[in-house]
Amino acid sequence: MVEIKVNCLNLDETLDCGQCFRWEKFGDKYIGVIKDRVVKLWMQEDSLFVESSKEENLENVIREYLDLDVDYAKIEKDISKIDGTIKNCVDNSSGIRFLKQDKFETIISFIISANNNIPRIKKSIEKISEKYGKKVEYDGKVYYLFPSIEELSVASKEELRELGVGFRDRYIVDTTKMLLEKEVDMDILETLNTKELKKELMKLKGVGSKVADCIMLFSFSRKECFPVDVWIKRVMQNLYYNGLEIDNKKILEDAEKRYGMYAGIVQQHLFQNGRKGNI
DNA sequence: TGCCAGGCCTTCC
DNA sequence: GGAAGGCATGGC
Repeated sequence: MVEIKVNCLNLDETLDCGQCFRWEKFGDKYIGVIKDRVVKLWMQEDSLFVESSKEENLENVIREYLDLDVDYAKIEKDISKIDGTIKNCVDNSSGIRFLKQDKFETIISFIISANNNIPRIKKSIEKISEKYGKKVEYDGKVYYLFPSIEELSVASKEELRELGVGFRDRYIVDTTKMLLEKEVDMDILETLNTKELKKELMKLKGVGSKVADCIMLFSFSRKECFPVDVWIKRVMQNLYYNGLEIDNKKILEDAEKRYGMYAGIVQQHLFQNGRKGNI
């Protein structure tokens, strides 16, 4: 077990905000899978406690995953200056952090998210892990890692359809194949600037503008990315356009100008407050 | 029943 | 290059 002193971390806001799909809460503890290990997380005052099926290098893994070396208190203070609505949202959902998740898992997860709802997304990802991922036993229970590109590349459209992914079956098959054959090379993505990265990700089947922005925000630490989904669209139309219908491209361009380098963080606070009916 | 869900792809103009 | 229509499935 490791103990890490933290500030500005709210596990509920961070792990149950739609950026990740594999965490479950038992009492005040979260259990989930990070890459090759099962992890249990809980907070006591300003300490984060971590247990895992694999203790090796655990603190560093958690620091990277939860973005613990970035000063979110300062970022929240900065973005609260943008306007009163954002300040209220940030106050309501303070402590959201942006995960650095496994890239392949995030790509597939957000392909599945298109025109879908969160409970069903979770169910599909869990079933894919059970069928194609490695088994890990921890604390007397069985867990499954999310499959690697190679492991998922054996899946057929028909098999995936049975796991509940619906019409997205062929996107998953095609995207996995493109990554396996390095038509899009996972190894160089990190080196690209955000604009180039988005263009590259959108070559993948089932990855459009919104899904690419989610992938960049939730697994590449690109905090300037602003995913425009149905919730954010409504929130933004109400806040800035008198409730008029505005297309997603315009909303995205205006948000990038208005919010700058932390647009993604603003987005997530707006998203959380929009979902909860606060705005 | 009909509508919606963290949209994208294809077709057609 | 932009606008429609189609797409699986479960929950309400």
